Amino acid sequence: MVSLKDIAQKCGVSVATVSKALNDQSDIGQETKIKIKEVAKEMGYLPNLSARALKTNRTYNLGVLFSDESRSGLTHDYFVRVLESFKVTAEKRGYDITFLNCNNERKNRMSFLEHSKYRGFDGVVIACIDFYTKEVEELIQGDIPVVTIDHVFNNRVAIMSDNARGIEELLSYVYQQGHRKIAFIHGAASAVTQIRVSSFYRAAEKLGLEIPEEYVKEGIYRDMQAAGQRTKELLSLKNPPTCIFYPDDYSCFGGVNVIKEMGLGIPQDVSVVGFDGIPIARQIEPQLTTFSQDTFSLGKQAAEQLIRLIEKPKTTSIQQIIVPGSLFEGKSVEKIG
Amino acid sequence: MVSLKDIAQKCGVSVATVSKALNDQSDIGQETKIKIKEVAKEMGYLPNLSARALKTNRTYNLGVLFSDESRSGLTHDYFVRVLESFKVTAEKRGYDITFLNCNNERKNRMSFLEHSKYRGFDGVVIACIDFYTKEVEELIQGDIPVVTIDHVFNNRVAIMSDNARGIEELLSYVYQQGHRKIAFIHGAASAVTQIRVSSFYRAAEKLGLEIPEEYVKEGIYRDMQAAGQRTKELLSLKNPPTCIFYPDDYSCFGGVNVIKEMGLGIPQDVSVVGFDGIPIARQIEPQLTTFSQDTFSLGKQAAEQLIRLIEKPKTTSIQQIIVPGSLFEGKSVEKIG
DNA sequence: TAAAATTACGAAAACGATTTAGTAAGGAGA
DNA sequence: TCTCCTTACTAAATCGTTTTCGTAATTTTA
Repeated sequence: MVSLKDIAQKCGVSVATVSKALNDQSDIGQETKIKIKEVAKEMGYLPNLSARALKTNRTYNLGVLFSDESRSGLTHDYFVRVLESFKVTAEKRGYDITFLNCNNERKNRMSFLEHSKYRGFDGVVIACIDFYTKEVEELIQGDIPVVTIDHVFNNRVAIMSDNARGIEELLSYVYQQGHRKIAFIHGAASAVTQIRVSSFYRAAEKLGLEIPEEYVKEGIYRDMQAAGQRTKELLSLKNPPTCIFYPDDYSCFGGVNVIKEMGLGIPQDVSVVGFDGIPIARQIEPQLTTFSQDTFSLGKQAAEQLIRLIEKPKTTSIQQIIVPGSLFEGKSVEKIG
Repeated sequence: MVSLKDIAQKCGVSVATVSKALNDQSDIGQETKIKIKEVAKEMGYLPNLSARALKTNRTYNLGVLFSDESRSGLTHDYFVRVLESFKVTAEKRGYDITFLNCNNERKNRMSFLEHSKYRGFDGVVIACIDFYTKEVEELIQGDIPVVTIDHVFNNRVAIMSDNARGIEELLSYVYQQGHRKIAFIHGAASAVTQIRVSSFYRAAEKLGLEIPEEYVKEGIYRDMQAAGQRTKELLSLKNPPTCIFYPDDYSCFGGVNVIKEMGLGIPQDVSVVGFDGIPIARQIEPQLTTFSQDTFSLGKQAAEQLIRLIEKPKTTSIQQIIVPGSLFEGKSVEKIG
């Protein structure tokens, strides 16, 4: 590998001069700078990141904490798209992406914070994970720049969809389609869940809608079985709902399967509504009516905020960034009445 | 951050001694070693990877080239599972995973090989990408350890499913179910496609099956629309097939949609067969009959081979590793005759 | 014209680890 | 007692950058 030294030799200048020239520092003459850059390119010079990091404490590498307790975050259609967008944005800015080690099985495993320090991440993005653990807490309290997606810590920048708005729009849409008996299977307790549930009740109230207690049930995010089970329960009520909200598109599929098994048609007999707007939900029968989260913008914002936090910590305020989404009108909600 | 120096000071020994003790080198006394390790732990010492890498040229970081031309490799259900398994295996062995930069938009973008050298990857895994490009070629010819998934280069270790076997098993299964008019929509030209197509013909011959030329059509991997289009063509033949093979599960969904639109039932009127065995194919109606690739094993093998190549280059031979898969009997193939 | 300021460059230290080539102390063998 | 091994440790070089502090040469100012 060619190093600064080689370039310096070839140009007849010192290593310091080469370093400064390549970094566009001010105290280098125009001609020298141009010459050095030419030679560097010609020799195929690539900076040695390790050496640079050793000196500057900057790795241009961002850590990604992106797994949930059960399975990999990678198989999570929604988050994977956020990650993709995050990655593209970061790469444009000269950063690479490395996963934080979530592998619990290893003995002597490092904590998230330890791993981040060991790897020298300039910053970390946290998403799609159980936020209520000691390790995440330690990372949040640590001194590495962090942004979170879909969760708010009071001392950290957070990015999230406008969940409240999403639920509200879905509900008023369904209401406009004539539905009055609307059930909500929501995900397990979390900040996002809380926002959605409270928004559901608020919006219902605004519409003058009565929501019987047994219409609101706790399911599990991305769990088709749980969703199926709750669906059965809802449909066997003496006064069953005509429309069911699900925690997300994926679990909505679980509901769909059960409804079909019961010999009922969607949307003629039961209407269903998802959340997230994952691509496959548009492609498979029945096309889901859902709230599309703007995964592109979420990922992009997360990367931009994190990089800003790294590069201009002074000018960056701790804030929540709410990203708008949009209702997608599929074919899973019947117009009635 | 605490460094070797700090530990040395506290223990009253030299930096060299501490380094050797922590690396379990032989010429350190038992007591000293134990003492040093204790102190290191107590002080919360974490080795500085950059410094180590600078000296040893080892980063314990693996590059992942995992994107296709159109969209991110991350949204690719099959590969994402391979990646997940790769990641877990690598992490167990002390390696982290970083994506190679696929972002074409940047000016001054580095090539894959340049990026790999810049980042100092100990090795790179290539998958899910257009293998026939200058850049991939450059990487393959470079001096960094590489394994490929689902593609064979003659000088590199390759991991792939037993595609030939897969097609053969699917075909004989379908044959046993009584089908004789079997069509095959295959993916775009590639090593894997070639294996599958030739296996299809070979297996058909073995079964004494006649495959009309118009029954074998080129589609596009993971493209529901292309699959739908081909499906229409096949079903409007004067002598249409009773069963259609698709390039993968995802495009099979595209076929399913078209078939349903035409008012035909699956599997009563037309049978369909996927490939890959992605989880959602088991969860959505109709449950697909498909060939499950062992994504867990594929990823694990890839990681193990790559690490072996890095750590014991001498004892590792360049080979192709074929991973068995298994037929999954869903409900998309009708028993007839 | 002398002093001051500016420009363009270089020497050398530093970052934190690994590794080579020692060396002192102690024990074994003659 | 003297030599020769071991054993257990250290000094110092090194990896490739960045950065601070000089300094010589040139230009500007008084």
